[in-house]
Amino acid sequence: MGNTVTNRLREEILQGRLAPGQRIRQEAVAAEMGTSRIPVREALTRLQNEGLVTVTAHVGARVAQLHLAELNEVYLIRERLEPLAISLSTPNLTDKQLATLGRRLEEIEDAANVDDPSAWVDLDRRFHLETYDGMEMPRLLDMIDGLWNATQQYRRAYARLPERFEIAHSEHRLILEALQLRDPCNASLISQLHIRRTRLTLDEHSELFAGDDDSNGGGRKSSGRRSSRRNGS
Amino acid sequence: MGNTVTNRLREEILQGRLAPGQRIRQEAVAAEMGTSRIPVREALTRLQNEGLVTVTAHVGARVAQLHLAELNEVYLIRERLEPLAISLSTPNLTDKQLATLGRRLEEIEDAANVDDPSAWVDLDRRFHLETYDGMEMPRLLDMIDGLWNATQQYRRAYARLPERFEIAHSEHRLILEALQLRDPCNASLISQLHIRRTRLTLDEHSELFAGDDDSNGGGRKSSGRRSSRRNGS
DNA sequence: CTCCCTCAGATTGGATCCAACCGTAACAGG
DNA sequence: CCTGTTACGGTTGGATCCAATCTGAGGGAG
Repeated sequence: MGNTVTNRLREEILQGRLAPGQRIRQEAVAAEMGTSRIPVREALTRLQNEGLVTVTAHVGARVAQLHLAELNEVYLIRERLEPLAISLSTPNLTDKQLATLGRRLEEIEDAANVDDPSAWVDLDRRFHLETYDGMEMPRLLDMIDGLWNATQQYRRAYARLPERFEIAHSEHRLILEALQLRDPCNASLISQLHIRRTRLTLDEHSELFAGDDDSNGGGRKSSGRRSSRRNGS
Repeated sequence: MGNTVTNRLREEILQGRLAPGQRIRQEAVAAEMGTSRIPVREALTRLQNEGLVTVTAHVGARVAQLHLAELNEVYLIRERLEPLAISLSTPNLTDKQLATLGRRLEEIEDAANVDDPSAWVDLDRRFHLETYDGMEMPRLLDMIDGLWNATQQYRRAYARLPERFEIAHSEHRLILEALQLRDPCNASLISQLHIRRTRLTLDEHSELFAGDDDSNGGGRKSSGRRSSRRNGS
């Protein structure tokens, strides 16, 4: 049940129904979920560990807000991890999985054509994660998943910039091509380029960060993510 | 208070006072910590997210046990992340920090000479993390920290293999040298080699994994780390 | 003798209750 | 009029209580 609440809350955040910076009141969530506050508290500690929520003791939780610097950080990390993931996955992808990826790719382009940013964001995510299906590394997948989640708000914003779809789509095609050729080296390279280019594109559009308002009151002093582990021994 | 319990429990695990596979009873921990079970439950969800503990619903928590495959996974990830970290850190390290690193390096070698594996493990960790002090990326640091924690049990075992200290020490010296020359490229390269060689060394000593006994009863079916996020939207 | 079923003990997970703490607003004093 | 203080309301965090579930032992049937 704690898991249910966690997943539902996470979805609310990822889909933007809860805005970054917005206060999350335990009681309100509990009422909406039809539970007591206990599972909500569990969910909040989980989401805090995932970096989707910031909690200050005796004050409360807010939807995490990523600064430009943190966004770059996440993308730098992804630039390292996802090429690894795809190169390990490439040799093990089945023909069926490749076919699915091909279809997914068309769905993405369709979503772009009918100008459905929300669907595009979802499908794009799904495409990339599916390219890692040939790899059995739960920890790595978890990390990548978490990184995607953390930047979700900006991916949604990015999807509303019409101009860049073309480039992303051709990069996707290149990735799929490398996968079909079972070429881990190229796949890895293109993956890295794809992520880096996205990062640079986001940097160019720093107006996306103009919305650094407080969203729902309160001075931002952050206290965000996991605490310092292992102080001194 | 939940944080206190989390940190203390984490330390118990990292120092091996709680053996991998060992059952963790909420009530027992609560008694030892002098609290109720509530903060313990919070600590367990946190540690589960960090991968130090595995929890099965309505059954309980156990200290996480890393298989050989997962160990390799962690080291592959570290091979990607730590070179990034050190290359970002190198340009910003102060002379004072470099001096500290030099001293730390001597302490490590001292610990090896007097054959104090426990101290060696601690100092080695501290050395590497301090090489990242020039970098301001909390998320990356957190991930690296977590990866080190996850493999702590094997690092302790590794430190009891006398033969490999020499190589590790010379690699450390090479890293320090690159840092002193403010050469991110070399630092990054050596870091990667260092991690990869350690991984291969651990692989050679697969006898360390013979201890795949159940430690404290119970069939292992795992359910270990963070759940699958974001099923389908 | 073995296997399956049932039941009791133990342990976890959720709900409720209470204390500690923070932020705000009213108020008093300068 | 402004500022510092204080008290109140609201929210979080911890303790306690209760229900739900799993494990293991014991007994009965084949």
